[in-house]
Amino acid sequence: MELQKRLDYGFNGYQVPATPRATRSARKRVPFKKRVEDNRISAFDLLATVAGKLLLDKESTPVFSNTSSAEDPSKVEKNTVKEERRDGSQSSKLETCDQYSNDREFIVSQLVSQTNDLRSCSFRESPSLKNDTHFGLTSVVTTSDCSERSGVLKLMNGKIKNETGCLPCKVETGPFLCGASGGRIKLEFENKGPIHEELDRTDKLSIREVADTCPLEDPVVVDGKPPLLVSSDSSGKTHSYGFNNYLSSFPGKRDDLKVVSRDDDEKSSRCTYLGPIKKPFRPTPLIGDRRIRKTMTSKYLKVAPRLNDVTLSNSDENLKSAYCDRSAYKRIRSERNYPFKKRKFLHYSSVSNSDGGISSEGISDSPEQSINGNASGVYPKMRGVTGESPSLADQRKSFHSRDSHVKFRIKSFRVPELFIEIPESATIGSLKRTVMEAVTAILGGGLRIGVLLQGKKVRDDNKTLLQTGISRDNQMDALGFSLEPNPSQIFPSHCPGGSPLTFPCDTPLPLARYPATPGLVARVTHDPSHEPHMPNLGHFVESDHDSAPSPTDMSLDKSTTDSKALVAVPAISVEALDVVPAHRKSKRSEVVQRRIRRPFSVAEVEALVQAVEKLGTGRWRDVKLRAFDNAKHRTYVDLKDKWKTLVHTARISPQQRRGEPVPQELLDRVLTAHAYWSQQQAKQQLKQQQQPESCLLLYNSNSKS
DNA sequence: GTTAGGG
DNA sequence: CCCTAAC
Repeated sequence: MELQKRLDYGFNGYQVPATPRATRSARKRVPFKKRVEDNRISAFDLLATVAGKLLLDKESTPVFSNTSSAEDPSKVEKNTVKEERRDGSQSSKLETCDQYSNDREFIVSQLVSQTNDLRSCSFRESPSLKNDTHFGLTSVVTTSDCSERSGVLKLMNGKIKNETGCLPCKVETGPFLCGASGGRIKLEFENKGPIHEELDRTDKLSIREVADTCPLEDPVVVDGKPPLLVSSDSSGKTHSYGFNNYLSSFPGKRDDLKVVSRDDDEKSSRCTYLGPIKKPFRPTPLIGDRRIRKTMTSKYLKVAPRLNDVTLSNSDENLKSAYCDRSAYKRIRSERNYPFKKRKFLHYSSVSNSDGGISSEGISDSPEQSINGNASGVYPKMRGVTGESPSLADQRKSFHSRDSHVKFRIKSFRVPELFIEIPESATIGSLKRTVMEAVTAILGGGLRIGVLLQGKKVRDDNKTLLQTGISRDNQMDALGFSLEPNPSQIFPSHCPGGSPLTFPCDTPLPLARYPATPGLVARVTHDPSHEPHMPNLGHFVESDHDSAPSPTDMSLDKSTTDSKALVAVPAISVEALDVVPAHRKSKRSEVVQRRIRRPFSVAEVEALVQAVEKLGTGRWRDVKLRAFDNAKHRTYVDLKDKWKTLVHTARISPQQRRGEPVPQELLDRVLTAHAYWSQQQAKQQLKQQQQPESCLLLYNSNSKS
């Protein structure tokens, strides 16, 4: 029979697999039913993408990093000067370290000025609070008119409440074109914090300081004057608003800057230094001229090796060359098409001690999301200042006695990255509208706050800060807030043809995707030639009056190009990573982008058939190497799947077939080869079953020899 | 990292 | 094409 088939096939190339894994087919597959939703998730449990850190500041001295325990005025001055000088430079520069991650996001937010002003600060002092501790919360990010939405955290009687509408928030999103695939342009938005011209040097200083705190010199780049930063990238996984907050009070400073960095998780980290980018075409003052890019700390850098360039070039070749390591290459390769695919959360490096998280509350109206907890925790000690102060224990004690309060200052909100697809033919106006809709939809959605402590979600909302250990010295910089999508929130479908996306409660805020015209989806995923324009587009969008982007913007391009990966990874503390991954698993997660569909051409089918005839089924890696070694986008799994579909296609009637018709001749070969190899496989299995002993003996003898 | 299968 | 499981 077999022989007959073989003869009929007239094929002389069949090879018996060296080591048939015959038993594979017999494998029993148990559906993996891991459900995140099974886990109870409380508001705090839901950790979105971005985690912020809180800096508790008792003292007025600004503290940015652990290392800088006490900022010395002179130093500050120096920094300030430096910063200014930078701003003055006309040319923008971008320096990237080897370890770039495509998606790093940095958000610089301003700290709210001292919260003495209750109007803008919702912080209230509890009666028992003797100190003038204020809770300054500023949500920097919001839609342009998010004032109404902005939420404020209130600290009352040890409780933190969320209040909306207290602080003016401004959100600006600067979209930039991240990539173009097919006929569509994908825009990625960078969040830009509000840029206020009036920001004083302090802001700059803050940024600088933050940057300095990075051990590895994660460079913080500030381009533009406004302290706000922008982050770009969207990674598939991080769809939540990321916020880093600095909690600290700066008596003398009006604004605090906060830097949030988001990196492409996939192990790549990047150091980007954006010099003072002159906004050559900065049309509007608000536009995020100022960009701050921070690199991950060395720690992270190590973790994230060289995936950097991946996003830069989409071409397979580049990828390949970039990754000598096969595994690395493969991994990347699979993601090549959609950079944001499978992105993991990046940790945001805790550059400074005072990173703050942010709450979505500020943005959302939902009352239920208030952060509450009986906060009796005390953060008596602030870095830098504490040096001279009494022992921590003492301080704690004293604070306790008087119901110490912890100050939290959430400096910024990061606008979630948006993924937009819009036909190239779309007008700028429609683009703007689309973006606006997307932003509005997201901001309008409910958000909740997650609390992270040492990277662990704090699930028990009833625990006090003290009980949680937040008051402990070592926890100071381990506290983070995250914005989480409100599970109940349904993402409005503003997009044409788009279906409403829901925000899974256990997943980070998904990227909003706005397909303008499904039919236009381009096949060409990453045409490098388009990339350069991306940044431009972003600029364009940013400003209303901006006209054609200038090529000079390359500095930006570099960074943006990398991030063409639409992957926006929220800044997240490393510790928070443990938490985040769970979200990704959620089936509901919208974060992961599918690779673009690339139908097999007849030629490819032919090559596949030929290879399978020769190698047989079950040796997909070999098939890949043999026939598709140059087709980076075809993985052996793809080939296997294609074969599967080919077999299916060959078996169905021609009328039922779809897509590009495959020559019947090929389909016949498919069936023939499939039958042949199936028999071979069956034969092998039978053999093994019948003569297990012999196999064993053989195995033994082999192992001995 | 591969392969087999279900989705 | 994705995701898992089993190797």
